[in-house]
Amino acid sequence: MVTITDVARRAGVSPSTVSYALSGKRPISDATRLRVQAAVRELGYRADVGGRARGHRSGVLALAVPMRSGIHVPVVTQFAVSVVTAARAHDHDVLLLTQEEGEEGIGRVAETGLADGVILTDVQLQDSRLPLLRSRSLPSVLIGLPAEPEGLTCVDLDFRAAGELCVEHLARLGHRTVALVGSPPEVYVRRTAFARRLVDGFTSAADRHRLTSTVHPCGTGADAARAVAERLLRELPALTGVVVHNEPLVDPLLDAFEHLGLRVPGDVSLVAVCPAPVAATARTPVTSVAVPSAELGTRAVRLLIRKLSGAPVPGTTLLPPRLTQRASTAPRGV
Amino acid sequence: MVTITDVARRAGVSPSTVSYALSGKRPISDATRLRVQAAVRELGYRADVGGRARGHRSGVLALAVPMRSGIHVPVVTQFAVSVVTAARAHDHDVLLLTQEEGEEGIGRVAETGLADGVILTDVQLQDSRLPLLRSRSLPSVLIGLPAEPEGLTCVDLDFRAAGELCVEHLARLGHRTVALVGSPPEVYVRRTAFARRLVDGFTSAADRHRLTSTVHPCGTGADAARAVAERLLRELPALTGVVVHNEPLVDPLLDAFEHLGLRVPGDVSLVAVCPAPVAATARTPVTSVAVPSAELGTRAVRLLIRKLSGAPVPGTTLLPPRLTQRASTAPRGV
DNA sequence: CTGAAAGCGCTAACAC
DNA sequence: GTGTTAGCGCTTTCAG
Repeated sequence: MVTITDVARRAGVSPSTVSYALSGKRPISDATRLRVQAAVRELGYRADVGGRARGHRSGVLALAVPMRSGIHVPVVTQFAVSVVTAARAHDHDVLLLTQEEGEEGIGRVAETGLADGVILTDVQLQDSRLPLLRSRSLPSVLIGLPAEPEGLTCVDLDFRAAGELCVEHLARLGHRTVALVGSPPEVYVRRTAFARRLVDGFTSAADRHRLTSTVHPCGTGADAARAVAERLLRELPALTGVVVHNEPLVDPLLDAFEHLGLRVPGDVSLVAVCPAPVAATARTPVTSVAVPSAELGTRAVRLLIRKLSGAPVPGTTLLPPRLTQRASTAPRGV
Repeated sequence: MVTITDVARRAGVSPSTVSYALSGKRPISDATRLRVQAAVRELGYRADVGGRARGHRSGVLALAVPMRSGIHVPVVTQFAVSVVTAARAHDHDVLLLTQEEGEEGIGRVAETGLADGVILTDVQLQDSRLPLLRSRSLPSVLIGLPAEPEGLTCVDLDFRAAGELCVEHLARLGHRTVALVGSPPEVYVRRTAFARRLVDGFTSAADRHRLTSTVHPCGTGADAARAVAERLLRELPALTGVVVHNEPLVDPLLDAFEHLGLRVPGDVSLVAVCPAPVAATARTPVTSVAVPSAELGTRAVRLLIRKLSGAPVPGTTLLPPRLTQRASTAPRGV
């Protein structure tokens, strides 16, 4: 293994000079810096983690991801990939924590100095991990919005605005009776923040526009889709606008309507809240508000890195939703 | 932060005794060990990573996962989850490397001591990372099988046997003309090992049973599915047995056959090589050979941990394929 | 069975 | 602008 002392010898300077030349924490003459850099290259030197950690920076970011039902896998994977990519761009690595570990994982990471900071996903309204984050001084960024985000750094899609945007799109097309097909019930039971916020936005926009509306959680699978579709139409025979916030249900729902003799968008308009690729590659391309998983991951990393550098960061960042019109929505009665 | 010295003071012993009591690297009397353990609990001590690294063990396993087209996301996620879970069970954490980093990521991890070992997924026949693995003494386990696995530790599904198993199942049902719908062409171009091995197994079993057979790579999406289905039938009008090794294509392919007026399994029998949940939840439950992602991840971790402990490990472990009969296969002409 | 002491590779306070 | 030196928290000789 090549140490900082090896580099120092090779460059004809002291170890500390090498350290400073590399970290830039104090001015070094161009001449020596160049010699140091050359020595580093020639020897293939890389700072050992153990030593560096004394300087209180492991260069690692922890990412806590959920792995339980009701969470859609591709979204999580998108987070992970974008987080790793962004972290690498800032010269950091990523340690993967599963949510199952919960507080324990965060505690371990914080106390052993394994990671410099942590990014949490799948944040609940009352998240059990938040007290830990507030008490320990472990820098953190949440992807998601808890009930009381004061003092925390959060980034998320503005799901409330997303719900409103969907309704407004349908209202503008003349639809008067709308339904929201939501996530599986357990998501609401756990009080996952984003699901509730979407419902709020949906409901309040529907009220504002004086639309008749209803909300149904829904599990996944063709049977569940068929069941909600039937229930919806029984309950609201005048239904012509549907918002679906349940990624794996988009295709089954399209099938279900077709099966009931309803054409999309001829008889029913459908707008989905889901990752853009899902909407674009559905059986019928679906008008959608995109969940920008990759951007959320990238933003979270940027915020955390800034936080680690001591710079001030905004408390909550809500990305504005954007609706992309595709083939699944049309004016009512056309 | 609570250090080993704090614990030592509290327990009334020397720091080294605490170290030994915790690592078990030399015999400690029950009395002192108990006192040490009590002190650890009371103080909430956890060994700092920086210090521990001196002992040349970071307690971290690196996992390199691919993120590019042609790789099905859920499989990768399954690896990740099972690896993290298994690693935790062995008191290790997991560092996430993306394949895009390639050699660089492995080099960094090896030289900085960030991780003690690495698990590689998506191994190619001629994998550019293998020389690195052999030259550095970084302990590693591959999920997948390269062309020359000598001196490496590999674990994978026996894809060759899986291909054979599918054909034998169809042959036993009386099918005489069979086709393999494979992964997207780029997978073969990259010479990903598992895809080739499946083709080999499929082909040789078909020959052995004197079946007429053909192999077609195929991209994803409904259009691609329809296109291969049509091509297949044009090329082999007598076709009654199909093997699909392309996870996201299972449903579209079922659709495509239906669209062509062919019932499954009435006219065509379909067997898939994919994760069990995909096969079980398809529009028609599909007879399948499971890709046991979770078990592969778990095994990889176990092997790596054993390797780190210096114990001997087997070179290559190929898990025997298992076929689960579901509703998509039936005797020919029934 | 236990302690004292010498490092490990690195950073940072303290010189010059 | 650079070198010397004193740690950091831990493991591991070396000595009893």
